[in-house]
Amino acid sequence: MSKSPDATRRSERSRRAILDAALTLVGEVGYNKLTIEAIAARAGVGKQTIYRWWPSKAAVLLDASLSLSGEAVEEGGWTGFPDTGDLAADLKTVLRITVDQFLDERYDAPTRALTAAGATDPDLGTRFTEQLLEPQLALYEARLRTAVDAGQLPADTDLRLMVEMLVGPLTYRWLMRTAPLAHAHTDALVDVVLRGVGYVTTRPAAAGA
Amino acid sequence: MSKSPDATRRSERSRRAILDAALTLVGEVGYNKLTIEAIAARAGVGKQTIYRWWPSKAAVLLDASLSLSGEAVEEGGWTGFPDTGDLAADLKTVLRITVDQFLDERYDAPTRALTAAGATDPDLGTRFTEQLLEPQLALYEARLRTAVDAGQLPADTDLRLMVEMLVGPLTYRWLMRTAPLAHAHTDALVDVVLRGVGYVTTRPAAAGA
Amino acid sequence: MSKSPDATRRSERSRRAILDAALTLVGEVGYNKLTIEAIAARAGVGKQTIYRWWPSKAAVLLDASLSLSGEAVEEGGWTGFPDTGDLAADLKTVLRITVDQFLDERYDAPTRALTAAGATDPDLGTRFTEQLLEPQLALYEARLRTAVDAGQLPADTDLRLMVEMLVGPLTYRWLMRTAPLAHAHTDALVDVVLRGVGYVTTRPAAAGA
Amino acid sequence: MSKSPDATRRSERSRRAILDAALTLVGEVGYNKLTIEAIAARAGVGKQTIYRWWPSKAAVLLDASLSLSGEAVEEGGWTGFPDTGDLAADLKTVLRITVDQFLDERYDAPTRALTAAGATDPDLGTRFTEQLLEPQLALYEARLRTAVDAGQLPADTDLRLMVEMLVGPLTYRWLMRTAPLAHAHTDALVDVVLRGVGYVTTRPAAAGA
DNA sequence: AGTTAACCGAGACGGTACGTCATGTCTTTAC
DNA sequence: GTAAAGACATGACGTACCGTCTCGGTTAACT
Repeated sequence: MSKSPDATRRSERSRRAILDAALTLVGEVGYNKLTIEAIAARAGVGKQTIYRWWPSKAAVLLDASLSLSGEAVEEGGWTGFPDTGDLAADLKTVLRITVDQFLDERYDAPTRALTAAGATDPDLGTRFTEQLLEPQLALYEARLRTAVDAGQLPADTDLRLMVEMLVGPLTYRWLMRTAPLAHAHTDALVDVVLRGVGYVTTRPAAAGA
Repeated sequence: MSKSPDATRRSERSRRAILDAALTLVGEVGYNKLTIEAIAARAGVGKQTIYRWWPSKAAVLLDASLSLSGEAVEEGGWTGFPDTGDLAADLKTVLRITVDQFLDERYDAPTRALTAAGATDPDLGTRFTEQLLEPQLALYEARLRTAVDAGQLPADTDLRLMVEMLVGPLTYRWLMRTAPLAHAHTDALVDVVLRGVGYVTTRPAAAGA
Repeated sequence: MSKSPDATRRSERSRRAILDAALTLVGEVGYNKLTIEAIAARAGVGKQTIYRWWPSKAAVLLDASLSLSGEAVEEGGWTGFPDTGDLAADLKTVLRITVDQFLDERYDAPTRALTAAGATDPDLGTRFTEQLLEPQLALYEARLRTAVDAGQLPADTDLRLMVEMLVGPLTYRWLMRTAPLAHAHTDALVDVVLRGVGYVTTRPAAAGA
Repeated sequence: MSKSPDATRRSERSRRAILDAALTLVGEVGYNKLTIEAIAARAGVGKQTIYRWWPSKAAVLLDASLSLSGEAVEEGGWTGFPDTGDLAADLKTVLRITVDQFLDERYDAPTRALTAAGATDPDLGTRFTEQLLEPQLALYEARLRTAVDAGQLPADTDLRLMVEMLVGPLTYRWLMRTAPLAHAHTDALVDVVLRGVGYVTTRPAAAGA
C-alpha cells in the first residue's frame, strides 16, 4: 500500500481553510455551482490538496458539516438530550431547536446540499446517515428509552418508528417546502405522536390507586 | 416576440424520445452523471431540440416523471384514492403501493433524482412539489376529509399535518436509507397516526344511542 | 468513422487566430513555455477548438510555420530558385537569404522550436521534414540538376549529398551556435563545395578548342 | 552565503544513481516525457537531492551524457584523433564511428534529446556546445592542423569551416532524418570536402624535387 | 404546386470545471 | 547538514459538457 497519503504530515491549516471555504461558498452559490476549484482558490490551497484528502466535493462538505455540528455543540448546544422528566416538553424543545437550525441559512444550505447529494450518491448517503444523522437519532432513541423505563411509554413501543415519526414529517416539510416551518407545527406533531403510541404522563401506579 | 418556439410544430416523436432517453439514462448513470448531450445522443436528437423546449435537465426529468406517473395511472393504477369506508385499510393500501414504487428501480432513480435536485434548486423544487407531490397529497387529504365528514376523525383535525405524518416518515426512511422499507413499517405507521389523531371506527352517533 | 470533425464547418477565423497566436507567443516566451492554454486565450478561442484540429502544440506550430512560409512567398520571396546561369552566384544568393531568415527573430523562434521538437518526436519530425524541409531541398536539387544538364557539374554528381553539404553546415552552425552566422561564411561554403564536386564555369567544349 | 551546498559532503552514490536513471529513462520514454520525479523515483532518491545539485532536467541529462562519453573513452574508444598520416582515411574512420554512434540507440536518445533541448534553451545549448561538442570539434581541428603543417592542406584553409563541413551534413541528416545514415555517405562527404579545400596526398616538396 | 418559415439532426464554437500530473519549495525525520 | 520522503501551492494538461450558434434538410402551412 503506497497509495494513501501520510496523515501525520497533513496541514491542519489547509484542512480548516478548505472546510471553511466550502461552507462559505455553499452558502453563496449553492451546491450545484460549488466547484472544487473555487474552494481551493478561496482557501488559498492547491486543488491537489483537496483531492489528496477527499474523494469528492460532497465528502468535503460532509466533513465541513461535521465540523460545524462539532462547533455547534461546543458553542453551548446540547450534547445530551434534555431530560426534564416531561417527555413531551423535551421533544418539543429539541424539535424547536431543529426548526430554528433549518431556518438558519448557515445550516440550511450545507445540510440541504448534503441531504440531496446523499440521496443520489449511495456511498455518500451512507456516510452522511451514519456520521451525521444516526448519532442524532440515537439521542432521540435514548431519551425515549428512558421514558419506556419510566413507564411512560409501553414497553413494546417501536422506538425507531417513533423517532422517525418525529423527525420525518419535519424533514419532509423542510426538504419539499410543502409548507413553512414553525414551532406550532412540531408541537402539534409531538402531541399526535405521543398520543398515538400511548404516552401517559402519570405513572400507571397512580392511576390504579 | 421571437422568443418562444411554435408549439404546434413541435415534433411529438422527438419529445417522447427525449423523455424516454432521460428516464433510461437516469436509471443507468444516476442524476449527477446524466448529461443533456447523452440524452440528445440517446434520443437521436439535436441538443438544440432539448434546449428549445426545456430550461434544464431537471425540467426534462420532471416532465419525464410526469409522463411516467401518467402511464402508471393508465396501466391500472389508482386515480381516485380507495375509499372502502375503512380508513385504516385504505391508508395502508396506498402506503403499501408507495413502498412498492420506492422499491421499483424504475421509479426510484428518477424520483430520487428529482427530489434531490428539487431540494437544492428552489425553482425546480417548487415545480416538483406543485406538479407531482401536491396532487398526490391532495388525494390523501380528500380521503381524510371524507373520514372527518363521516365522523371518524375529529372535525378540527389538522389534515395537512396528518398527511405529512403519513408520508413524511416513509419518505424519510426512503431518502435517508436509515432502514429498509417494508409493508409492516407503513402499517404500524398508519396505526400510530390514526390513534394519535383520535380515529374511531364506529360512528359516535351509534355509540351515543 | 464518427471520430474526425467535419472540416467543412471549420471556422477559418479561429484557425487563423490560433496560428497567429502561436507564432506570436513562441516568439515571446519560447517553445518550452508555450502552452496550449495561452494560445487559446490569446486567440480568443476555446481549448477544444485547438485539440479538435491539432494533435499537439508542435503540430500547431508546424501549421503556423507553413502558413508563414506561404506568406513569405507571397510577400515577394522566391518561389522558383534563381537561375542566372551562374550557379555559384545563385547558391550564394539563396544561402544569404537563408542566413538572413535565421537572423530574423520572427523566423528563428518557431523554426528552431519545430526543428527541436521534430528531432525528438519522430512523427512530427517526419511531417516537418516532408512538408517544410523537403520542398526547399527539392528546389536546390532542381537548380543543381540544371547545372548538370548544362555540363557545369559532372553527370554522376550525388546531388542529394551536395544539397546537404550546402544546407547542413549552415543549419549546424545555426542550431548549435558554434559560431555567428554571416554571409561570408556561406559564400566560402559554396566555393568549397563547388570546387569539391568539380564545378566548371565554362563548358569543356570551349576548353578543348 | 547559504546558497551553494557543500560539495564535499555530496553522496557519490546518489549522483551516479541519478545519472544512470536519467539515461535509462530518456531511452525509455524520450526527453519530453522525462520527469524529475521519475528520475528521483527510479534512482531511489529524494527530489530535493536532484534540485540541490542541478538546475534543470536538461542539466542532469547533460551531466549524464558527459559521464557517458567518459565511459565511451574508457571502454576503448579513441581519446586522441587517429593520425596514420592519411588524412582522408583518418577522417573517414572517425566519421564512420560517429555514424555508428548515431545508430546506437544508447547514444541516440540522450544525444538527440540534448541537442533538441539545447537548440531551444540558449543556456543549456551553450553548455552543451562548450562541454560536449567543442572538445570533439577541437580534435578534428587539431588533426586538420597537423595536415596543414604537413603541407597536405593549404596554409590559409578555414579549418573551422572545414570541420563543420564534415560534421554538419552528417548531423543534419541524423537530426532531420532526410535520409538513412551510412558509411558510404560519410566517405563521399570526406572526399568532396578534401577535394574542395585542395587536399594533396604527397608533399609539394617531393613533387617539386 | 411553389414558397417560406419553422423545426429538426448535427456538431463546431467559446467557455468552465474536471481530475491528473509535474513543477520547484518546504518541512520532517533519520543518519 | 545531507539525504529520503512526501505534502504543499501552482499551473498546464487533455477531456467532458455546458449553452449558443450556424448549417443543410425536411416538413408543415400559406400563399
